[in-house]
Amino acid sequence: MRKVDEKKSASTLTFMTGDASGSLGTRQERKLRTRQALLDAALRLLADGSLASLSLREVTREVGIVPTAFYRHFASMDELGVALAEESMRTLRAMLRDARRKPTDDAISGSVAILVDQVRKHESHFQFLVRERYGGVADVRRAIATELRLLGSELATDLARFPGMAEWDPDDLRMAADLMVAGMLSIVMALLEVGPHPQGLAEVVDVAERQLRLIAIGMVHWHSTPR
Amino acid sequence: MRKVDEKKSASTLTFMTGDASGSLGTRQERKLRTRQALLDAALRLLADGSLASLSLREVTREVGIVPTAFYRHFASMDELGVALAEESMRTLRAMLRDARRKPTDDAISGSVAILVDQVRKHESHFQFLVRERYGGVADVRRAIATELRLLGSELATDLARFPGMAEWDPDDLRMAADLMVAGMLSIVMALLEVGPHPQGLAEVVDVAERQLRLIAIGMVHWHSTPR
DNA sequence: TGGTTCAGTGAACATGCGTACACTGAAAGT
DNA sequence: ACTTTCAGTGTACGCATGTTCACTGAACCA
Repeated sequence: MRKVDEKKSASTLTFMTGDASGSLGTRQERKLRTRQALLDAALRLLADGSLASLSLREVTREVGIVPTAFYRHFASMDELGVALAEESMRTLRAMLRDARRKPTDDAISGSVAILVDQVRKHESHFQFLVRERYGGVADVRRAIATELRLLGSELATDLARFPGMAEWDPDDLRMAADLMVAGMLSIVMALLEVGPHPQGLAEVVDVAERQLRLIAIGMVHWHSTPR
Repeated sequence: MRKVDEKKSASTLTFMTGDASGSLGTRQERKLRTRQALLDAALRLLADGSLASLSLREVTREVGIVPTAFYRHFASMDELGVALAEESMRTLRAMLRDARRKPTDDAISGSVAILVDQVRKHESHFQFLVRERYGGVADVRRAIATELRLLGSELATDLARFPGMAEWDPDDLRMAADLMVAGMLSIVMALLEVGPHPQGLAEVVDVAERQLRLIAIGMVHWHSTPR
């Protein structure tokens, strides 16, 4: 077990404001900043270990406030977890919006490129989602599951706009979209595992593109194949 | 936090042996039985909560032995986790062997049926795998990842035996197999979430079969589609 | 038969935890 | 200028945890 002097740990708050003499912003702003500092600290600490094994005291220690102050922002660690889930899903959804905005000539390699880029940029958010998706805290699991289902239907309606997809059964669209989401998530984990290593990355990207392509080909011939 | 009288909890050991007056089997056998009781108890307790938040004392309490006796069997909870991972992967691999042994006329619905059956029969093993695959304990994660990679190559060689797959690039086979494994695992989680509810189960099975079929169709046309 | 091994015991410990409570002092409201 | 609000402080508590150590007694072996 790690042993730390609670008083001496670096204060994220003064670090963030860059002004140790304080007195910045209105009271609401300052509160929001502390709240965000708690979320950021938690996310940072979640690099090793799951939410279930992260203690309230660790988080406040990292931020540089006293344990009891935590309750000014969240009723429990579980609540903080749900907030983290929402924050993470916001970046995931932003990614999808990004992909929708600029359609490239090759939708597949374009999508994968965006995925790689976003995972790199928001590593800890994605890590959190993948780790806690089936993790120990029920509320968080539910929150992620709900958002992920929503994401699935968004992708399904996107798919519907492709040429030749118009007359597809919505249910079939949904199942294809879900398969893609499942594949995407396993790619995300592979990306996180491979780290910044450039050769491994190329390999992962290659596999991802081929997998999506395989699905795409399946979709093209879906209706012309005997059941 | 749950509060329990350590002395009064039901003893799994005497329950399992069915002989409270003891004296069954050689010393080695008895030791192995306790070890297994620890694994079973842990698996049972893991129904709610992840490995990272499961304490040594909880497990021994459930088994009915004193906390310190734990160390006669495992050096730490992490080690128990790795043992659980191995045990769970053994049932997963058994499933694959099962599927290989009896090829049906429709490989897809046959495979899905076997999957459903096995998940039902070894619910906690599958739950453990899915939960801890990206969970908090690094050693366990590694153990599962290794075994899962092995399972991927097994499936790839299985795929190679299908008609028309002979001349496939091994790397392409591997990527298709991995996609299937990813899909399978997300199906497993769906099965666990849906529980015994028969209508939801039918829905999940239906989606699973269509997803596998989609991949299969993609594979059929893989080489005759322009890149 | 007698000595050795060793799975399980039981008491004790230091530590980290969540949370209750009374507090302070600066910002916000009047 | 005053009162009120409230984010953060500091202390203190009871509790569960991992691990230590010396122990017991049945199974084992010679």
